[in-house]
Amino acid sequence: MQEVTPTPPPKHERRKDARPGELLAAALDLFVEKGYAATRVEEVARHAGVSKGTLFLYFPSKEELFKAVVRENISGRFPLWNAQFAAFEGSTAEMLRHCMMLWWERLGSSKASGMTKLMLTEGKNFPELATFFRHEVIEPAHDLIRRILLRGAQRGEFAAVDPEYGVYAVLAPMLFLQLLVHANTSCFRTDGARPLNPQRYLSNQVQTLLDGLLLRPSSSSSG
Amino acid sequence: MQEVTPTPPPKHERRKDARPGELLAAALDLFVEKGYAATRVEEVARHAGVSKGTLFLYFPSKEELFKAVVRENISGRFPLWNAQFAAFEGSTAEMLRHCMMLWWERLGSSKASGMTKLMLTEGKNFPELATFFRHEVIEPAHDLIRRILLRGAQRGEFAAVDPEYGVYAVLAPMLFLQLLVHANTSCFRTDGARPLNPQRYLSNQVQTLLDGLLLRPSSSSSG
Amino acid sequence: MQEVTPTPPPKHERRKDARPGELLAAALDLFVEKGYAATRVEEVARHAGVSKGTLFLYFPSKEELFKAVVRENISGRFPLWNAQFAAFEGSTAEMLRHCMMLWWERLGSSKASGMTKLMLTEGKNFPELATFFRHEVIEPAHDLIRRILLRGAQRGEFAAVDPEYGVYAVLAPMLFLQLLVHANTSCFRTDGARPLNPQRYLSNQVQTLLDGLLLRPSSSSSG
Amino acid sequence: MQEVTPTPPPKHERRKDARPGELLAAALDLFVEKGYAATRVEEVARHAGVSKGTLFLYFPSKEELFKAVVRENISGRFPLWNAQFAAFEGSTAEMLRHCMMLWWERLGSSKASGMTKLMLTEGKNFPELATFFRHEVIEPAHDLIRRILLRGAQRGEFAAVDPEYGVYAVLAPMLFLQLLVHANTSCFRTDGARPLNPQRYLSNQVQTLLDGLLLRPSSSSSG
DNA sequence: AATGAATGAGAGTTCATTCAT
DNA sequence: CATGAATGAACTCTCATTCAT
Repeated sequence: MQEVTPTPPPKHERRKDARPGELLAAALDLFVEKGYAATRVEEVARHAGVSKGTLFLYFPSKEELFKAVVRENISGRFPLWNAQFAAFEGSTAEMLRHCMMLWWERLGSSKASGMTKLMLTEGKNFPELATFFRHEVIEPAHDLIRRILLRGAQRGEFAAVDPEYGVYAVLAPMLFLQLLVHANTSCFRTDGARPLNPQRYLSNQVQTLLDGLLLRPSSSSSG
Repeated sequence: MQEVTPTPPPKHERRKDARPGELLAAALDLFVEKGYAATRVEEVARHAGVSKGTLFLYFPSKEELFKAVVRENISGRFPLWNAQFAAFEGSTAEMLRHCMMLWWERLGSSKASGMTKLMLTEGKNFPELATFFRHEVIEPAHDLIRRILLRGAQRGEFAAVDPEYGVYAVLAPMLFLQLLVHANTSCFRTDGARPLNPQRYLSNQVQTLLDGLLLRPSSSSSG
Repeated sequence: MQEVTPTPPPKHERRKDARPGELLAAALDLFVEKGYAATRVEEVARHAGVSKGTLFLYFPSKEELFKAVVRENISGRFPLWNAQFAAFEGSTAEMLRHCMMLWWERLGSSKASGMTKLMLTEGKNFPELATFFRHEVIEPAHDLIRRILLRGAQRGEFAAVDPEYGVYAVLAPMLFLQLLVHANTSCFRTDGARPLNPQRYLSNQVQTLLDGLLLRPSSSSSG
Repeated sequence: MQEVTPTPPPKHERRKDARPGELLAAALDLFVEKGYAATRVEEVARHAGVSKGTLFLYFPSKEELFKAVVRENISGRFPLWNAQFAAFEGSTAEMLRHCMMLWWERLGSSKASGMTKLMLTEGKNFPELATFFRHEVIEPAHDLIRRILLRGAQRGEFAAVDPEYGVYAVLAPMLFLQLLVHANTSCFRTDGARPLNPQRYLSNQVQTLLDGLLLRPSSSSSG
């Protein structure tokens, strides 16, 4: 049906797909680099090669721009992840490990993960954004992890831990990594030192988690 | 009639010696709650029960107010800690554990630890404050930890690790805890869930550290 | 009904090319009338028919606005004057007279000459502006006059006086005139009286100067 | 009658004689150095060795402080000068010369003459002070000079010029000298140059004036 | 009499947002 | 569609003046 009439989409939405890609990319860069409040919309526009007025043509306010960045880079991906979860066939331990490593590759190591740090620190000053972020990102993420843990429990692989606590234990090292990655403020650099290897760190943490979760602990321990 | 009115508060209250403390306390609260940039000096003043002008009577600028908060709550305490370190008599493993647990009690669990989170996120926008914080807080902290590790190595208790890397390994969980504590933004609350027990978490991390550091690994490992 | 209302003025009037000129004109008026410190940027903007924010669109600060006024009205004209000097063919005595009379017509009698009075009194409070003014105005003016005196000496017309002193002797009456012109403060008005005729005054002063400078003094001179 | 009760002077006035000498001196210094608006009352108080509050005990406002400085240093001296004028016995030419040279010694070369420059430049911003200054200083000065010129005319010594114009011709060089003396802004210094000798300058100007005024012109005159 | 802590209106400057073109 | 000139509310900081002590 839509194929016939080329769907005059709500004029708000149509441009969203055509032009604002550059705006969203510029906004992501700057939000992550400088924070939400310290990012000037004019600078976003300039980085995208358009005028300040044009930005407001596509996004009615700075807040909506922020939300669009979150949707574009984070929450928009949950359907895919959820589908992958539904289709996964291996053991839940493998699933968990796969999930975290994939997260690192796709999100954690990308600029987009800076958005989480940003909400962590500026959320209180922009309550509407905080609420939005919780609904769009935090809760879906919790849901996904909770389902993994539940699957483990239902299949007799995992101990039946308090779901919230389990979710939290999974998220903690991910959150930590994000923070380290984006803590590139001069004052926290230990200049000469080798930085942590994120993948190794994650891998260790997964093992530690599994040691605590798996019903028949496989004797092995963190290396 | 007028007698009933609850004492129209005297305009000029004359409490010079108490003022700076009240202002510093208000500033600490607000900086930690809202961040540096988002905190309005007028609000700080109001929280301290004085007018905007009065604040500038005691602190010549917002930046100096911030620095004073840092000195009052963090860097001013290093001399004491350094002295305690010099006087410590037990094993270095005990010392490290003691140091971290004490840090939690005295700083990590207090509002003051929010200042670190603040610098983490706003340092880039306020380079002078970042430099100040590095000199006053980060570097002394690194020094202190480095000395502990060195002591361990010199007494034959610890392996001789790359000092910067060791410092970093010690600080990481502390930093993480601070961030969690102050990430009580609405968007990160797992509302119903029990939060991590900070002391238990720290204790575990110390043990993990020691497993890696101690020369004669006592077979045991993190659970 | 609404048709009668005298055209509610459009909020955004879009006159980019005209704006800086209008702002500079308003700034010149107000700086000369009230002084630098006492002139409010908002008032400058209002006189130019724009809002305070608009002024900062064209000039990044009050200081830069001031400098732009100086460049526009004074220092920008030196190239022309220098060229005219280089092309002058008559006697140096004529040249000096011509120079001073022209100065009066072009600058001395204009509002712009009020800027000199302003620097005279406020320079100490705004050292950067004072330095700027010295570089942009005072020194070029000294150079120009010095070259005239030098020409007179080299062509055997003038006595070889200490150049700085000579420059000063030329500038003094010009400075004086400027001050009188702008001293139309109520307190210095001799209300009914004819004011000094500037051109006659200047002419006299030139003659006095020449009496002292010319090698063959024409007999008469003040004692 | 007043002689009996030791005249409890209006409490406003009494201190005026005891304490505020230091305040007036400090105020004179600072007004002359920095201008009226740029002088901070707190700084005046500090220079006088008292607190800001004390200053307001003696002078109800900054404006009144300024007026007191004027009275103390300038207008308060007119009675003496007027008396000396009345008692003078020589020729009016001598009188005029004497008057101007004395003015230089007593006022022109002193800090107090900076007050005139100050009113010249700031008067417009402080109309009440301008009015005050005109009444207290400008008009009495005009009167005094006018009387001298009148005496010259009445005794057949001077031509009967337009009184206001004559007054002005007398005042111009005095005003000029004051301005030069107080134009010690960096931007107007001709650093290496010998400055004008004030007394010689004045002497010359008096002669020029007399050339124009005396009934039997001594042949020479400026054109 | 003397203090100095406290005030608050007002300054220059920034920036998200609007809208005539 | 796209622009960018224009806005004005909000910010940090200053200083003449007040008044409890």
